[in-house]
Amino acid sequence: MTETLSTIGEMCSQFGVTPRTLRFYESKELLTPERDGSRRLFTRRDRARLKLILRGKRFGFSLEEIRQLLELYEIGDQQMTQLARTHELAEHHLAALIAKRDELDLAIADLRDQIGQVEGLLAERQKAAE
Amino acid sequence: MTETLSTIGEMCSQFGVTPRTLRFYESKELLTPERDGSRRLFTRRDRARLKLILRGKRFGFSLEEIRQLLELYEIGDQQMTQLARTHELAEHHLAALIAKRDELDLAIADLRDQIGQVEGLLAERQKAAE
DNA sequence: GATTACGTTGACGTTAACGTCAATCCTTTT
DNA sequence: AAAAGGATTGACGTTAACGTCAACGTAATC
Repeated sequence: MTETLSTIGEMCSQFGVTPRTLRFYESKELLTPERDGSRRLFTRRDRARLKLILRGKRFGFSLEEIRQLLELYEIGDQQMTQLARTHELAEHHLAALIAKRDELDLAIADLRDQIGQVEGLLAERQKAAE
Repeated sequence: MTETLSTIGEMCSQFGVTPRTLRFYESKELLTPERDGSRRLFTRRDRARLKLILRGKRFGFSLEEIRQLLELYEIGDQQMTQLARTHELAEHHLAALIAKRDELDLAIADLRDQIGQVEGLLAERQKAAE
């Protein structure tokens, strides 16, 4: 397979982050780029993980939580003895995501109400001004 | 109407927060409790706002963003001249929420995949062990 | 060979969102 | 009246998640 390794600069422009951020994530063991001497080379795996990290952040998860969740995507080389635990963790996370979506749906409905009210007022003003 | 004012202690047990948190929110003008001498008395309005604040936090919004969003729920006494702006802000927020939900749906689907894979492996182990 | 571009490792600074602690003040209960 | 329960205002501390800056290395380019 084509190795497609990325320098830190390439990563930054592709994902809209700073070098400091990527080094910070490495220090927290969220990313584990290879090295060419001292220069970092980010792999396909790193890019996939960064995508998940940024997604997690948008949902309000902490980096530590995200680190846990990344384990789910690292099943290939896991020991069988940990599979059950992994499964449990995944189910837990799934439940959390679904709960979050349900609440989001609620929030969206609420906001739609508010907008309806505002539009009502705007329409009134229209009428009064003609 | 029944005035139902709450002390800080009541608020804390009802919402699962600390006094410090409520005072902090007041300092940021997210809450504006009345006073009985120096003691804070939280109104129905404060309770409604706190509910929205905590919801917002679960979605990963900052307190400053939440402060903006709370404006949407404060339309009654607004000037007409600000209505259009409010409307725009609301639409913007709605779009953000919907985008967030779409991404959440994606994340849920991804995770379901992962769980499917784990369950597959668990089933294999079952077979191999019989 | 000097400059420019891109990278590295410290190390200290910053912001948000509270935690924690001390000193003080009512108010009610013993 | 003494003690206990709940509240107040500072004020300093803490953690997460980076920002910022200095000093240095290496590689290509003018």
